[in-house]
Parts: sequence; C-alpha cells; structure tokens
Amino acid sequence: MYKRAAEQNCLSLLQLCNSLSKLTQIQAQIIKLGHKNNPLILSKLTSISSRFDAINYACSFIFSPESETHYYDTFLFNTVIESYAGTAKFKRAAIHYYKEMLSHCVEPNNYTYPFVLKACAGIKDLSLGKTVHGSVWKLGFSPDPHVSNAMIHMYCSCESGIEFAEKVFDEMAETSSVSWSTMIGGYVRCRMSSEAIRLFRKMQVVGVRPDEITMVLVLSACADLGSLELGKSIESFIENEKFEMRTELCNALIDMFAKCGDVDKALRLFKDMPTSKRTVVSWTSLIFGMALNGRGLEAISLFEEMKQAGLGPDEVTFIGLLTACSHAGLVEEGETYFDLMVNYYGIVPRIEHYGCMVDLLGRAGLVKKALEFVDRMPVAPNHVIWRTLVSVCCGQDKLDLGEKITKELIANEPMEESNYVLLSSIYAKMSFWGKKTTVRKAMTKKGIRKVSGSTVIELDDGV
DNA sequence: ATAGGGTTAG
Repeated sequence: MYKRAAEQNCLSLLQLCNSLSKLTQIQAQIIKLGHKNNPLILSKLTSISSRFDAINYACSFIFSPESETHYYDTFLFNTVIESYAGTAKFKRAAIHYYKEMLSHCVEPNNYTYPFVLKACAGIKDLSLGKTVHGSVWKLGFSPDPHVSNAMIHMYCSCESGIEFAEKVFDEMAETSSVSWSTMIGGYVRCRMSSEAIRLFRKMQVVGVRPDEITMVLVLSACADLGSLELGKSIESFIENEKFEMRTELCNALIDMFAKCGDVDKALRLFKDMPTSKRTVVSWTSLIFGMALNGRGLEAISLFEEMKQAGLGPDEVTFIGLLTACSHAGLVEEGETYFDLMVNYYGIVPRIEHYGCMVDLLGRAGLVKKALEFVDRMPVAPNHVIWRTLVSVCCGQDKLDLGEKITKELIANEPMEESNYVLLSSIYAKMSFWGKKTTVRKAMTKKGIRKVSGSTVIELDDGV
C-alpha cells in the first residue's frame, strides 16, 4: 500500500514539473522512494521532460550504464521513441532506442510503429523506412490503420517514395479521412497537385467524408495549380458542407485566392476574420499575395499593421516582405527591413533571404552591389542565387559575366537542363551562333532532353 | 498508460 502511495506521489510531482531544476529534485525523490526502476514513472518522466527539451537528460538517467535492464518494457520504449520522434534535432535517437528495444528483446507493439515511422519520415530515410515496413509486415501490424497511415506519411515524406505510399494506401482494407488526407497531402508535398485533386474527387465518389484538414490540403493543391475556377468550386463546397471555419482553413483560403490572382478576395477574407483569430500565417499569406501581385506598397503597409497588432513576424514573413520590396523596386526599404530582421528580431537570415536581397539589388540594376553582397554572405551561394545573378547580368547586358557564372553552374550541376537554357540564351543574345549549337550538342551528349516548348519560343524571340 | 493527416517559404 505504501509503495502505491509513493508511486502516486511521484506521478503527481512529475505532472507539475516544468523545468530541469524541478526535474532533478523529483529525480532524487524517485530514487529515495525506491522507484528508479518503475517503468510507469520513468515513462512519465520521459514525456514530461520532452516538453521542456530535457529528453536527453531523462534518458541518460533511465538508460545509464549501471541501470538494471529487467524493467525495460514496451510502454517505456514507446514513450521514449515518441518523445524523440517529436524533437527537431534528435529524431535519429528515436531509431536508436527502437534498435535498443529490439536488442533487449522488448517486443514492439502496434503503438510503437507510428512513432518509429514518424522518425523515419522526419529524417527522410527511405531505406530505413523500408526496413521498418518489413518488420511491420512480419509482425502482423500491417492491418492497423494507425500504422498504415504513418507508413503512407513516411513514404510521402521520403523523396521519390510516392509510389510506395500509393501501394500501402491502395492495399488498405478500410480507409478514413485521415488516410485520404495523408495521401492527398503527400501529393501536394511532391507538387503533384493534379493528382491531389483527382484523389479528392475519388474520395467523394467512394463516399469518405472529407474533414477540415482534407480541405486545407485540397486548397493548397488549388493554390499550387493557380486555378481560380477550381479554387472557387472548392470554396463553395466548403460553404455548402458547413465546415467549421478554423483559422487554418481561413488561412488556406486566403493563400489560395492570393496565389490564384484574386488578392482582393483574399484581403476580404482576411478582414472578415476576427482579429484575435489572425495568426502570423494569415498575415504572411496576405503579404505574399500582395508581393506576387505587384502590390509591394500594400504588402509593406500590411507588415506595419501586423507589427501594430502586436504579432511578431517570422522568417517566412520576411521572405514575403523582401519579395515585395524586390518586385516593387524598393531597394532602401528592403535593406532597412533586412537589417530589422537581423538586428531587431534576431532572425538568422537563410539562403532564401539572401536570395531576395540579390534579386532586390539586381532588379534595381545594381549589379556590382549584388555581386559584392554575394561575396560578403556568410553562407555559400546556391544555384538559385547564381541563377538570379545570371539573369541580372543578362538584364544589364553584362553577358560575359553571365556566361562565366553559368559555366560554373554547369560544372556544378551538369545534368540540370535550365543551366544550358541560360547559357544558350546568353549566346543567343551575344549572337554567337556557333557556341549556341555547341551547347545543344553538349546537352545531347549528356543525355539531357530537348528544352521544353515554351523555352524554345523564348530563345527564338532572341533571334 | 503511449497512436495516424494540416496553414505561410523552399
């Protein structure tokens, strides 16, 4: 009886724990009360510690070299794997503990695999995912819907695995809106948006009712396709079916209308949202919408309004804002906002932010400044940055420099078709017909298909 | 006593 009370005591202490210092005190209590090998308490310790990023600390205690292993059980390992799978940086540790579990002959169950597969998805390890799939099959967990859905999600998250996801999905005996949403989301992620829409139609034919999450995904497919007609039909569907207008669904509608060109409709939807429901995503979607529709000044006022509303912009907001400055030719504003982002908001610029700045300077004709900016960047320029520089050079009739950079690009990515198109168009501008033919030959030699129709027209324009 | 899909960019 005393033991039970002590266990309850430890569990309720853990429930209230919200910092590492409290955790160490509770840990001392656990040892004192003789519960350092109690799987239930250790599981609770694990899940609680993952809430304040102390999972590594908790596991070093649970799995210390001198700890006895007889208490290791499935539930404890499941919790450890789940906690690690939910971290940003230590997903591999989830796999490590899954392997530990197997080597200690602790049997995984149907709860184990969704966690393990989530970790595989997070680290995009297809071959590991396939191995886990094999174990799932051998152990007979394949019919479990949670396991299957996690499997689909895993294959969709690993690049070039989509057909494996389709296979798992097709073989499911019973599907739910979760399975369909997982698959639709997988297509959207792979930019196979038409497939996503096709599957959504099929879902209705088969008679599985979509939910709010399905609709968010379908809207992002519409946004990707840029089809306003399709987007509007989905909007009517949402209205007719009386879906709950959650923030995420409103945001998806705003994003869809903005990307499909009806930015005024996006603005109306945004204004109709209760102020308290607007999130940084709502604002950012609208700022992007303005930027992409040539309304840079409105994007800037929205950003200022957002600050007034007391919402902190994130790194994505700044990509939108800098894009707006770039498209509107607002060089000084762009430079000021870049500084604000770094020095006031403490956001470490990513390659995308640098790309915006190169674009900003380049479009304004400041080629030299753009090149100096790239030189000073603390990160290595990627092909997007180089391509931006090339188009800047071409626009400013600095064809020699453009040619030099493009040759570098080709040296780095010899199989990338668009690089040859760039070089070809530079030579077309230079009227070096002989060289242009050489480029075509080099492409054929490397087994690269002919350039697409639209590109050919563009090249012929140059003629 | 632990489970599956989601919004902005890339």
